[in-house]
Amino acid sequence: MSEPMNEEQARRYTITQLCREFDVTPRTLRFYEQKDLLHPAREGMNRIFSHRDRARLSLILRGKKVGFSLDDIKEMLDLYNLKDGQVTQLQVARSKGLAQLEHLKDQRVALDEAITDLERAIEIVEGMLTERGIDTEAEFAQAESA
Amino acid sequence: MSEPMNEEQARRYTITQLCREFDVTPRTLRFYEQKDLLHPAREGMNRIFSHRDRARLSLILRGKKVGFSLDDIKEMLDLYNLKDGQVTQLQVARSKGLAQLEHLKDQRVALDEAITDLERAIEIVEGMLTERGIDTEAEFAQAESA
DNA sequence: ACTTCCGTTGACGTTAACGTAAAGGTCACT
DNA sequence: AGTGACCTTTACGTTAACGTCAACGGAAGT
Repeated sequence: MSEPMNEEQARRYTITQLCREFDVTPRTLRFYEQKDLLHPAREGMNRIFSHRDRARLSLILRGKKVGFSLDDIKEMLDLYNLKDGQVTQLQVARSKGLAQLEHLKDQRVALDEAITDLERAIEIVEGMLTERGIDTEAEFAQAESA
Repeated sequence: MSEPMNEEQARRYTITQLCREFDVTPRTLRFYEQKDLLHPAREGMNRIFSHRDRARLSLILRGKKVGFSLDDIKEMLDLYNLKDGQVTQLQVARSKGLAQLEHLKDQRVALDEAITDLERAIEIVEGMLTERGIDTEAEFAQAESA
């Protein structure tokens, strides 16, 4: 039992390793540390990211993808650590998630509106152009595969 | 012919009038002027917005609604003034519109992805909560009209 | 005269999530 | 030594579209 640690669990990552894996820049990871979202250890001067850091980073990036702010993400991650039976964390995550979901759906409505508005505007413009004897053919290869 | 101007055409607007009509702040109109998007005349110290200014403002706000930047809008508006038969303006507007449309559609794809991701995440969280004996009933009046 | 309303011109502040130097340390080659 | 790769900290810069003072002017009402 002199080497008890699970190799997966004890895995260490340098900053560039994580950067490559998640396609972010070192600046980003340092920024997240500064924002208290990550807490890498040090070995000499250098940061050593643990398996947990890696998992947290994954969560951070997923959170960003669905539009959470870093502050929101931090709040949820912090609660995760407190482990008061984890119920509080889950409830907060749920309520934040629902709020964000509503937000996203509102955005989608606005976006759809914008799209149809823009489509109509383009049609009008194209109408004005053809009226002036100018053709408006889209010459993209739209799906001319086979 | 001493009062030849069409009353509609010659209509003048003070800054707060336009602000009320379009629900923007004075700061916004001054900002647009500074950005060369509007060109109100002066009467003493005060700005006098013409019918044309009003029309331009309307176009600016519509442009914003579909996600154009003020710089883009300025470019299109400027071309409108040059009137080289208006063909150039229309072509530029069309191409910008198509580009923006593509952009919006990309956004919509990303947004839909985010929404489904978030929905699944919430389901997972809710599953974990009910597993712990906590109910997650949404107590909104969802559509309880009749 | 005093206040209130409407208007003016600067000019710095805000927000988020990093980007981008600047200046340097360590280690391995060569 | 020198070169290069990788790492560090500190700290100012970026972007968009205004917000928010500060300090002031002119007209109207009381």
